[in-house]
Amino acid sequence: MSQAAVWNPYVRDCPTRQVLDRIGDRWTVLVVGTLADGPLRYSEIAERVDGVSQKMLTQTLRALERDGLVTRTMFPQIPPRVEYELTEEGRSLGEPLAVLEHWATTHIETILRARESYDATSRPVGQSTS
Amino acid sequence: MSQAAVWNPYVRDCPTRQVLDRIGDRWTVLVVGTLADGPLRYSEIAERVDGVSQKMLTQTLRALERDGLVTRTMFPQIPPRVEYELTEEGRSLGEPLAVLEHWATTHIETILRARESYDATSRPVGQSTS
DNA sequence: CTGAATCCGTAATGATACTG
DNA sequence: CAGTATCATTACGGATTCAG
Repeated sequence: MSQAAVWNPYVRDCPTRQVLDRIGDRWTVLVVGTLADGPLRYSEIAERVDGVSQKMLTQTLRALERDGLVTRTMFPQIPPRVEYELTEEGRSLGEPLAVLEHWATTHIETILRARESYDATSRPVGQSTS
Repeated sequence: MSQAAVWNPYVRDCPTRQVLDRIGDRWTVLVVGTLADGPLRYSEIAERVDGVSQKMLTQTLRALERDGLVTRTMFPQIPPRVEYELTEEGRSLGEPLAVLEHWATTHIETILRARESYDATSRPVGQSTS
């Protein structure tokens, strides 16, 4: 029953927290998902990940590269061509994400309904009634 | 190979994104982990989740309650006593989190080393060198 | 094309003081 | 005890501009 010990300690810098800090942001998961099918160029990723700005895409890609989850290959051409590809480790991240995805899809309905009924009877979560 | 289709579309409000928005914040996972062993009072959670402020703890618990992942039981006493407990659905969240935790613990070393070597040869990710 | 650098508004978070 | 209210600070994200 003591399942807490599994994903454990309530410290800020435990592995799980660090990983969540990486994938918890708005773009990382989408970028990793886009790259799941194979290497892509910067502009190709940009057009597939709807709504991402250059800044955030570059930032996300850099962070993934830094963590060894994505490789960046530059082709010295004019115009320049840069390809990004998931590393073996990056691909392995697909498994936990798939599990999470499965949980999400099977529970989102219930969650949404819970929210509705909660909002119908209680106050908003983060605001005052003013 | 087309694993991307599993956790799928690059839209902002897909189930996975919504769930990540919930568990991606700094405290939710810690609170859920704390409650995994059984119901706790507000103050008991507060002292176990190191560093959480009253504001964030309340906010996190409200959000979890709103989503039907946690129940809030108030005992009309002086002084007041409030207990929080994971719902069945809340407990089921433990599985995907455990998978994520497993991935995190088995890869964090590699990631950390990748970061070191990256930082040693490249520029910082989010800053300028100035 | 692939970024880097900068500015700026908003949202998230934390510290603190106060209340039923 | 279990919150709420308020304020200060910071982090995040987007738009824009410039460059190799």
